[in-house]
Amino acid sequence: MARIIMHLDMDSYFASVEQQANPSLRGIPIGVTGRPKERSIIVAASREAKRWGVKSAMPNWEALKLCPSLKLVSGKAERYIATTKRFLSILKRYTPLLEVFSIDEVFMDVTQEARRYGGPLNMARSIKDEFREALGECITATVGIASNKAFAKLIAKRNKPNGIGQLRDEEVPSLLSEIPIGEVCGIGRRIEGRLERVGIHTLADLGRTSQRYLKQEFGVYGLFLKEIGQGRDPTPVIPYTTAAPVKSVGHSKSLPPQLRSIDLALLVLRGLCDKVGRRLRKLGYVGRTVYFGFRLGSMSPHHGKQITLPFSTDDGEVIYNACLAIERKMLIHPKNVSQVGVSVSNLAERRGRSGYLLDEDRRRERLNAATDRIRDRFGERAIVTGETLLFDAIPEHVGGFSQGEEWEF
DNA sequence: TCTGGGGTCCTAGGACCC
DNA sequence: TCTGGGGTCCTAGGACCC
Repeated sequence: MARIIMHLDMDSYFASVEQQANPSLRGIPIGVTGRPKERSIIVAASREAKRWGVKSAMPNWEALKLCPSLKLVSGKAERYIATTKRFLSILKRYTPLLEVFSIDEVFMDVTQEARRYGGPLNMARSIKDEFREALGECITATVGIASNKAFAKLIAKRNKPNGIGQLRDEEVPSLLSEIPIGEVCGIGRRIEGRLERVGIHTLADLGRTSQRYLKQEFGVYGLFLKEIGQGRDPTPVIPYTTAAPVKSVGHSKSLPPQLRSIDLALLVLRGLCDKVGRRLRKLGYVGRTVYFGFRLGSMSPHHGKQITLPFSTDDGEVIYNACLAIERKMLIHPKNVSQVGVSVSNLAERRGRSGYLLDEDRRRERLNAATDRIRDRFGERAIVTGETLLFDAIPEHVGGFSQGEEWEF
């Protein structure tokens, strides 16, 4: 039996949440960003702003050039997370087969449940009604319905905003020859370019290409490409209840152009390492592999190295020292460091107290536990180090949220 | 004399997503 | 006057072990 998959995608999500929270922002072009005025990017554009050509990931200055009346609003992550928890708790009543794809996108396998609602279209209408009741007029979603994830997502995109679209199996063949390959989630600029160069422009073209060739050119990914080209996508919906635990925890930060030195970068790095340690402890994980990365100049590629420690840690200072060890090896040019980042992977669940041998380590562990307790009660800013203060002075950005995000709803 | 096969861990880099 | 920050997965080669 064919599956019935829904993809639900919130419309202009962060912008809609802001408009819902603040009536004076309704009906006007707004762009949610890190900090207005600072060099930053648009994370979400309201429907009105999109009409002017403003898109997410666009630098603020460019957005303002396109739309001089654009109102920049600084993003409030907690607000979006809270709203997401609210709509997820509604959705989980429709099916337990609910995959949280990002902060504003969800996949649902409603093969079993759709009939109860008189079909998936009615089910989608019912969801949207409930959303309007619970979230308000401004916050809407678009639903795409198909027999697999890739096409459900595609159909949702084509029905934005505030729409419902269903792709029936008999409509698939004619659609394949219409859809440019780049429209599919999973085919980015690089792969698109490589396919275009050999004359593959639409999904139908892809479907006609031999599997052997695709496998040879793209490895296992070629198999996925072949399936997509034939209107299939066997990927299952992975319910949030069985989702894989996080694989890595990291933070990175860009430095303002006038402050791009390795010295400042290391100071900022100290704050990032503390943040990573804090998050690891919150998640109950320890990690062994530390990656330290940086960029020289805005458009330069990322450089970095990782090392694997002989032990696991959740301590910001240990993570920082590992970064320093890498930094010394890499001999970074002291000028023009535009971004630093740190990430810890090779994670394992923390089991009780670690078998620390040194008094110093035990002292650190107690210190971390104490500051964590204070921050839990009084907020992240209740205790800060000197480095953190400096770190806070650098503009913060609101971004997307990962699949690894812990959702309790 | 230079020969086999299987496996794990680690690192770097590339591609993709929101 | 070039634009953030958070992730995932795959591949390939080298080190090392039996």
